[in-house]
Amino acid sequence: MKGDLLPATQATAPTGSRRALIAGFATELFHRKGYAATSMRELASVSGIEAPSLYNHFSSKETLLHEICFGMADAFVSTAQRIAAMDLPVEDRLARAIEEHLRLLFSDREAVGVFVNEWRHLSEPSLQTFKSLRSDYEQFFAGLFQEGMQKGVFRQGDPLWLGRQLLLLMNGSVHSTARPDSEALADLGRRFYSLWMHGVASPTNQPD
Amino acid sequence: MKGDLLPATQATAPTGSRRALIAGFATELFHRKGYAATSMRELASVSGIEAPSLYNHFSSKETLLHEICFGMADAFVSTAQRIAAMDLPVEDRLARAIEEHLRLLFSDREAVGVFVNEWRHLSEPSLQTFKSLRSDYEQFFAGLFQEGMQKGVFRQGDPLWLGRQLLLLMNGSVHSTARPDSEALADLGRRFYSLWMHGVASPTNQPD
DNA sequence: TCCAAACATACGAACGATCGTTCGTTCGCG
DNA sequence: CGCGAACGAACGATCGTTCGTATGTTTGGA
Repeated sequence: MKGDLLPATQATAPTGSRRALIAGFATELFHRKGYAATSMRELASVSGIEAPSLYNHFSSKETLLHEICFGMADAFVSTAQRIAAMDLPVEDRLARAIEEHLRLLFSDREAVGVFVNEWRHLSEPSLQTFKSLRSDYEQFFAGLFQEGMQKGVFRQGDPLWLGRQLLLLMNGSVHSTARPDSEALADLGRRFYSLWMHGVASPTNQPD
Repeated sequence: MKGDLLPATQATAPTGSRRALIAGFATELFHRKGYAATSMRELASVSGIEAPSLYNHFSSKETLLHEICFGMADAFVSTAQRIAAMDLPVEDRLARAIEEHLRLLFSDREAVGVFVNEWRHLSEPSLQTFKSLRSDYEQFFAGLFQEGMQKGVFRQGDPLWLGRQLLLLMNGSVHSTARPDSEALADLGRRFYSLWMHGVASPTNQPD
């Protein structure tokens, strides 16, 4: 009854966008309740249609998860490639990587939440691919730290460990930070960069 | 047939421990597959009994989650209270807090995984209590940073933000770090403390 | 010391609910 | 006329949980 009226007046024009709309609702639900705890009927309900109609747009529940996870993963990886190719000092490339990672992070916090927490529900062929992309991205950050150590601008340490920790920190910050405008986001990037570079000790207290 | 023989020979002694054993299996499953994606029948299967028998030990599926989550939460909060009462310089209390948090973290990584990721599936009366305990613990770390800033040993910043970020970082490290022995664990604590205090920049590169 | 009542723990059967998904159909737009 | 997109009905599977029951152990009164 409700689903009849809408498609009657706007069938073709928003028909392509209905798919994207559903994907958005799915993102919100997967993020808030988790993939396994979200039912197709509930997704249909918030989308304003009945459950079987979802299958006109997505061939399965996991297809939705797949699109969300790989959409974010591709965005992260391609950004990393762009920054890696820049002709900048390594610490500036780190600052850029932090900045761009945060920008992506806050451009769609719900999708990021799914990307970070729900990927394990992907099934096997996709799961391996996803892990591989993730590993690539970690290696990009590890590479920045390694290069910085070789050039003496960073102190010695485990580059991969540092890369993973930095990613962990930024990804998690999505939960505990209010939505920033573009200025607050740049400020957040500087905070992360400063915290990571110099720590919390006051300048007068820097030992070693 | 299999469940008959075991209780026949060892009925009273491990009868109390069967409960703990099931809780352990539940922890492992909730951690690996997620609470919503774990069925009572599967838990029963790995426990070596049938699903209805679980209800002789736990009154519901959520009771299992409740025990795991609040068991960890209580451990964290009581540790925080112990450290807060110590008569030590604030930066040493921070180091101790990091060390003890890591010790708890790695004392039962699976329980910690459930504690960190699955608490949202608690239902309402417990959910509020859990969030409250969590907030107490965050405030403990925030308090350390705030005190350190007042005494000039830490540079200025948002104490609550810093506390949450530090917790985020340590909690997440459970996934990306191999199981440490007690020495490696102490070393990990020093790594966190140093990273947090002084950052990654090499000493010759410390500006500000 | 012995027997019976009480208890703890396991089981198979089964309940109603809900799950993801398929099917056949209808209906309006191009 | 065909096609995309919606629907109701319904499929088999699985969900958390309850029930009645069997069996072994513990316990307490005669």
